[in-house]
Amino acid sequence: MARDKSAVKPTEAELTLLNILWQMGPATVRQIHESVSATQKTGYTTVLKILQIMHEKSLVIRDETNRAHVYAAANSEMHTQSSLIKDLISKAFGGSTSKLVMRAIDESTSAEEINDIRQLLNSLEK
Amino acid sequence: MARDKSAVKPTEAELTLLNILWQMGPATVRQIHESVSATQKTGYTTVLKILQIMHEKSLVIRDETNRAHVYAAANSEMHTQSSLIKDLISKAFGGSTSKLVMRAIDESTSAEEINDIRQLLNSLEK
DNA sequence: TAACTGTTACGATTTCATTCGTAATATACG
DNA sequence: CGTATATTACGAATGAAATCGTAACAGTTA
Repeated sequence: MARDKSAVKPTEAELTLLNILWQMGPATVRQIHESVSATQKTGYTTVLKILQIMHEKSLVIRDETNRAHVYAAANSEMHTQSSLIKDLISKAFGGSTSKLVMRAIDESTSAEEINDIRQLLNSLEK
Repeated sequence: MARDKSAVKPTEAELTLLNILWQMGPATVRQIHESVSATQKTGYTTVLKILQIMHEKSLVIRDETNRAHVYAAANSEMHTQSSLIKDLISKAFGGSTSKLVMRAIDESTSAEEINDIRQLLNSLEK
């Protein structure tokens, strides 16, 4: 059975590249590789290969107009984050969002972040 | 380098078994297999094998006193959930807990859950 | 004790994720 | 044009995850 596109969950390496694409916007393999090289030692062709696989999975789109293809995230950061968090809630938190929030907040969470969350709650209709 | 025990992240299949162990408490392979069979079609030896691997990784402990070994989760549900959520926050949310909470709450979140979260925030010192 | 049953142990297979070397190709430049 | 360079394409190697068949073993019972 063909896998539903929306069900595609990026692997860890793929998520690393998506983070770069969300931050930089559309970019060539070279640019992406340079960015990822700042924190990891990964070969150029490794990055290329992962991007090609991501393209097959429709995790990225690419513009082949020029010699150096330009890659871009297929889905927004927000969309992907929502899907990742829903997946975790269902698989590790018995479907309970509040349980997840309880675990997410701990002593290391800054007062500023707590405030942001309070404001979010205040803005809800419910 | 030896992997730090606390850094061991359960795989998806392992998490399924951990959920059962947290819910049932210590159990034999047979019991665990029966439970998992309620929702999935998985062979008995597959469950056994995964438990053995989890034992090697110290994700579970086991009592070998009796013929049928009794398995139990090595870490609490809360501990494991915290570690999973921290991992996700760092890899997909740029370290921002509030961003994660914003993505976690959506139209499908019940009023009751929202209330639980409000109470959690109220109970914080910050 | 012998064979039946239920359990663990072991190893093979398959699939996926990751890595990277090398070949093929396209572009630029002398 | 033809050589150098940058890029993409391909495929192999490795390792982890998941599955399950079969062997080995222990305990039970006829």
